[in-house]
Amino acid sequence: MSRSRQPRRQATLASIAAELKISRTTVSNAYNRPDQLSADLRDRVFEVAKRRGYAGPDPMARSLRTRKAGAVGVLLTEALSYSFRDPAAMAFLSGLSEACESAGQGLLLIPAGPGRADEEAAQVVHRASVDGFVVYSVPPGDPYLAAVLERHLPVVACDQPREIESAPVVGIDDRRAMRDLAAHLISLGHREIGMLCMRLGRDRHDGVVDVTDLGAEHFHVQRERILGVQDAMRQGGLDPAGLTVVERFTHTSDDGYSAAAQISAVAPRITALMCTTDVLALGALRWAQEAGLDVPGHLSITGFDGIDEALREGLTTVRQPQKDKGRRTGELLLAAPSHTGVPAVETLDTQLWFGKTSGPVESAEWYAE
Amino acid sequence: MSRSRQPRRQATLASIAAELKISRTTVSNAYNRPDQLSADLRDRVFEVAKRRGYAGPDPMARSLRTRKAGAVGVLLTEALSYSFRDPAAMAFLSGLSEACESAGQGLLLIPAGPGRADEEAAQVVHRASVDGFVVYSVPPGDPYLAAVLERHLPVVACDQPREIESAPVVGIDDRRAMRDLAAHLISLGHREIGMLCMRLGRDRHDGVVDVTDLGAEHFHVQRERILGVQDAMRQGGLDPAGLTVVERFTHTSDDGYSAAAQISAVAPRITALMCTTDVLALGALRWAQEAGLDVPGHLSITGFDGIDEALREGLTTVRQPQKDKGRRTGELLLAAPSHTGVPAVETLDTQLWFGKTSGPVESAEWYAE
DNA sequence: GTGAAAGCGCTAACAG
DNA sequence: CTGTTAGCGCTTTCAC
Repeated sequence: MSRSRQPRRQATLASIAAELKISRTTVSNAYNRPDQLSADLRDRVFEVAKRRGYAGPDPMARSLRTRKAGAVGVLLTEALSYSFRDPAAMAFLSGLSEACESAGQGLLLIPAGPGRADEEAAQVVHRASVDGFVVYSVPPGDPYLAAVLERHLPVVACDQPREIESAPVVGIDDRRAMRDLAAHLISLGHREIGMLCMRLGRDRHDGVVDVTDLGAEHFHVQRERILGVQDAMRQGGLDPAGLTVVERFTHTSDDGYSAAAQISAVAPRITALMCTTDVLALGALRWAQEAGLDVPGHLSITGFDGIDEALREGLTTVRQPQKDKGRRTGELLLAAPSHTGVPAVETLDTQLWFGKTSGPVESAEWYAE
Repeated sequence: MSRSRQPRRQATLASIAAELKISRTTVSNAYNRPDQLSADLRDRVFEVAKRRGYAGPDPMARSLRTRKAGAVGVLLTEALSYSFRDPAAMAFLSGLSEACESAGQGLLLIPAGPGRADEEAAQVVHRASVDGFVVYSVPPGDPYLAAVLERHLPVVACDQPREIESAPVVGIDDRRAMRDLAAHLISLGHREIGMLCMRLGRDRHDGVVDVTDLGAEHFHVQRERILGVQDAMRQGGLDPAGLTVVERFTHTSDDGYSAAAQISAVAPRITALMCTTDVLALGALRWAQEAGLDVPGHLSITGFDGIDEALREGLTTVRQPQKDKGRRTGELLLAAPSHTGVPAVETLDTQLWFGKTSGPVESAEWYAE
């Protein structure tokens, strides 16, 4: 016997009002403007509501009427199922959720996986009941992003180039941070530098990257980090074209492992392996250990992000305030839309973090003057 | 000069129809039933829509009319900002999002943080535009959970006791898994066992737990895991009351570290430290290393979950299919609500995973017969 | 304090 | 293929 004897038809504001022989307005007020009716009547309303299994005004009807969804849409780079395994993305969401939580706003994750035709992708976005969007590190030309822009709702981006006109952007100076880290390594005597990066473009590619052809069609962040290293090389008198970069389409520690193995075969003389993310670096570190290499004696390895595990492992990396980025992005979105003309660009600070995986080139006397 | 010259008032289905001098139905059909009008007319509709910045039928109005929100609500144990740092919760979400993604459903994370009065909490849940809820490991008596139940929408729970009447539950047999792991340790000669667990109840408590008083008001999962160890002790001829358990309210690796330090002071004779989660175990491991203990020589340490990092570290643990749990939970929710009377209870398999952090008690000859 | 009226923007029969 | 009709359930002036 089912205990949950539901009414045939869910109760509505009107049916509650009818039962109490009062107007719908009054019932509505009971929920939205307690001061507009007597406490006594209000209690009677709730009592009937409870008995009829009415949990308050229907959210959808309410949203339609008030033109507020009470949620912000989040567009992430990757399929959700992957994103949840990406520590950096999670730290971002953590900060974002803080902002939303304190504003009582929900977070609607857009199911923006690959393998959806453009039209379908647009539909998924067009049908999201949200008051605005947060866009996190989405590649140029992404159909979901295009659809977001079509909604004409407030948008705030993070880790995104300024391509989104009139949308505030939160981020860091990826290029400068990476340049500084590379400059440090070069000052330590490194002359042959290798890099591991995650996917640069929308299409699958695993392997060596042509560093002389890094167009804007690439993922902004990855591209900037590579350019940063090249900046440092140039400044240090090295040939930026001599940089070897190996790309992985997916982004796991295992990818870092295999990419490290690959780059060591392709460019065996490198003494420094700079990874564009900590996840890759952690995998590379594991490879180096298993390959019997001394880190940093034989090979310096660096990361980027400053995820917990990397810090615990003592990885040399760039710490970036992921959580703050998320929080700030949320705050910007939730704040009254500033019609002050030019949208904000907020660049947060990063910090070079010297762990135990980087050091001077061993037997680097050759290079000494 | 602002490039986004928005129309004073957003375009609507009706205004598009008016401009084209056709009926609203036809415009609606252009979006929802392409086969109901000529391709030519459809294109004209889209053209006008594009020019007017109309991104398709308003999601809220659409939801009201169709009585479908196109999203499932997710209620997590903790504040969102914390949950995003919990690998097990993320693996669950990852699986859940897979199910939702392939059904084109969004995931609406309910901002169910602490520090909201009960009435406010109810409101947050009552106002969520969703077609159903997923409830993940929420403590008994939680006001958000109560509010979810009041909505009379489909609900599927995971890692939850059967308290939610008429809702399917997905989970594992925590108690048996832990019993088996404990039995293994006991067979290895361990007689003094300690445990580290995460929060057992809604109130803050850090420190030693009274294991003779584990009531139903506690978190289901944590409680079951402790009871499992006690089962094994009983079976092994040990006194279950002799189990020392240290609890931590928050759940980070650092908590594991400090809890391990604490238990070693309180119960210095333990030779096995069983943690109810990998996160805690990883912290305990770190403490043991820094304390100069040999693991497993001096102390065996075990975890629970099978998160990536734990497996990489070679932790002895129980692997549970977190992602599958999420996926299955989503599938159950998205499937046509089975009115077959008794709600499903799905218990997924776990696997004992023997790493290098557990072993026989050293100099255990004393115990040999 | 309470109620009547007027939609929010859309979809789903159904009839042409 | 296209249009007419009838609401979905609610909030919000504005009077009473």
